[in-house]
Amino acid sequence: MTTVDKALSLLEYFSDLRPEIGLSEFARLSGFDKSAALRMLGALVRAGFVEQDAHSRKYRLGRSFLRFARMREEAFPMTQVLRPFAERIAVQTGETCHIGVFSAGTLAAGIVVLSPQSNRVHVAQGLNLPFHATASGLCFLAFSEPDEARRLLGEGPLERYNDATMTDPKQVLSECERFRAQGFSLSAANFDPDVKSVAAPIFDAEGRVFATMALAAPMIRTHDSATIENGRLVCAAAMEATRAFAGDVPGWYAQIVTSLDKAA
Amino acid sequence: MTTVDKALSLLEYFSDLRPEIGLSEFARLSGFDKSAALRMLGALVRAGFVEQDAHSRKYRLGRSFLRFARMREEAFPMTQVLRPFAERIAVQTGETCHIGVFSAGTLAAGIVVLSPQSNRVHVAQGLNLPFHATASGLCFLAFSEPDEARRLLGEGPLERYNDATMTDPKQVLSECERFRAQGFSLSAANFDPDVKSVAAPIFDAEGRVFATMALAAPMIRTHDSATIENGRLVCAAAMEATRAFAGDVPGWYAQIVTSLDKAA
DNA sequence: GGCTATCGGTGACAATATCGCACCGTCGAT
DNA sequence: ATCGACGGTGCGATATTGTCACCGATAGCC
Repeated sequence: MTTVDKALSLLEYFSDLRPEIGLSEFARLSGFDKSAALRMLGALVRAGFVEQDAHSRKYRLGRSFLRFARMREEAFPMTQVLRPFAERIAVQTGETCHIGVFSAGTLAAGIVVLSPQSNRVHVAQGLNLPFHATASGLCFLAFSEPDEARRLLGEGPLERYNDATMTDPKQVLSECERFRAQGFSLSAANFDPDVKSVAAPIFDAEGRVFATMALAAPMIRTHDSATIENGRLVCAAAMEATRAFAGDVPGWYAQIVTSLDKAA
Repeated sequence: MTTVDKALSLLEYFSDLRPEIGLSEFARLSGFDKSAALRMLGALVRAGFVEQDAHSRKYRLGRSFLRFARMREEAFPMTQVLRPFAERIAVQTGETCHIGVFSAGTLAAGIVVLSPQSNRVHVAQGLNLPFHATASGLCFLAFSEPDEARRLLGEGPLERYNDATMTDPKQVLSECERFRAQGFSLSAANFDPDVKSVAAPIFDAEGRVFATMALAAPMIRTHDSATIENGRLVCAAAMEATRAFAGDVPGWYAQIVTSLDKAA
C-alpha cells in the first residue's frame, strides 16, 4: 500500500451520511496517525479534492471533482450513452430501472430512471448497492472473475438487512453460479422487503463487467412470469447498452441471451 | 512536495484535448521517472481515478470522479445554487453568462448559460479561463489576496492570444487594482477578438473569491454604456449568488455595489 | 474559576517507501 | 533486420513517511 493509496482511501470515508469529517475523526476512521492524516489531507486540499471549512475546520469533498467528472464524461460519455437504455426499459415495463456502476471496490447507483407509476420503487442516485443483497450486486459478482467475487465479499458474515438477506459468502457465491448460467440475477427482499429485482451485466471493452442494469418492482405486482420476462428484457437491454458503449459481450453470454429470447 | 501531491498532479495533464495519456508521455510531461509515474498511476487506478485502456495501454480519467462529484453536489450543491443566477442574467441581458470556478490553481467555466440570440458568444463547459486574458480571470486576480494573484500569474511573459493580450504581469496587476476599486472587471478582445466581457466576484463563507460570474457579448453590439450597465447587473447578481451560497460578501464590496446602483 | 477531555495542528527522529537508473521484452516503422 | 519508442521491472541510495510527544485553543463540567 503506497502513500498515495492511503491518501486516496481517506476520500472513501465521505458519504451522503457523513459529508464532513474532522482531522481526528479521519485518524480514528482510517487508523492512521493524526499527523500522517493531516499531511495527506494537505495534499488533497492543494489538489482541490477536499476543502476545509474555515470555521468548523472540518474537511469536505472539493471542487476538483466537478471539473474532472465533466472532463471524464466529455472524453468518455458513459452516463450519456447508457441512460437512454435505462429510460427505454423503465417506460416499457413501467418499473424503476437503475444502472449500478462499479468503481474502487463499490457498486453504486450511477443512473436512475424512476417508474412513471405512483406506486414505485425509489432508488436514490448514488445509493450504495451491497454485493450480497441486491440484484445488481449479485449480478456483478456472478459475472466477475470468481476470485474477484470472493475478494469483494470478504470473509463474512455479511451484513444483514432483513430475514431474507444471505449472510454466508459461500451461499451467495453458489447463488451467483445459478445467475451466471441464467444470464441475469434475481433478488427478492434481500435488501428492501417488498421489492423484487432482476439485473443483467454491462461489459467493458475487455469483456469484464463494470456495470449492471437492474429493474426493481414492488413485489405485490411482480409474479413469477413477469419476473422472467423482466429478466429477458433487462438482458437484452444490457447487451445493447454494452454494444453502444463499445463494450465486448462475451460470446457465451450472447448465446444465453438469444436462447432466452427463443424461449419467449 | 509530498508523493501524494506528485501523484495528483498527474491528473492535471488530462484535458479535453488530451483525454488519454500513455506512461512515457506522463513521464515526459511531468518530469517524473517512468517507474515513479507508473507507481503513482497504479495507486490512481486502484482508487478508480484513472483507468487504463487494456488495448492501447493508455490511461484516462476514471469512474470515481462521477461518484465523488455527485456526493459533493449532494452535500454542497454549488452548481445547483449558482446556476439560476446565471440564467436570470442571461435572459435579462440576452447575452451569454458563465460562472468560472477556481480549483487547484485554475479557473474553468463550471456553469454556462448561452445567450438566446443567434449571434452569441459561445463558451464551452469546462473551458479554461486564463487569469490574464479573460474578464473572469482578471476578476479573480483583482479580488484575490495580492500575493496570491502574483503567484497565480507567475514570472511572465504571459501567453499571448492576440494583439490586445496583456503579457506583462505588472501591467495585469495594475489593471486589477482598477477593477477591484470598480467592483467588476472588463476585458475586450484579450482572449477572443470581437468579444467584450465583464465579470464580478462570488465569495465563499470566508469572504474569499472562489468563483466569478461573467457576461460575454459580441463587441459589435456592446457600446460603452451597455458595458457599464452589464457590469452593474453582474455585480448585483454575483452578490446575490454569494449570499444564496451562504458566502460572505465583504462590507467594502457591498458598498461599491450599492454605489454603482445609485449611480444608475 | 479551575479541571478535564478533545480538538486541530507541529516538530523531530527512526523506519521505510520512493527516486532514479539500468534493463527487459514487445511492438511498429523503416 | 534494425531501430526507436513503448510499457513495465528490479534494486540500491536517499528522501519521505510513520510514530510519538507536545502545543494552544475550545468546550463541558462542577
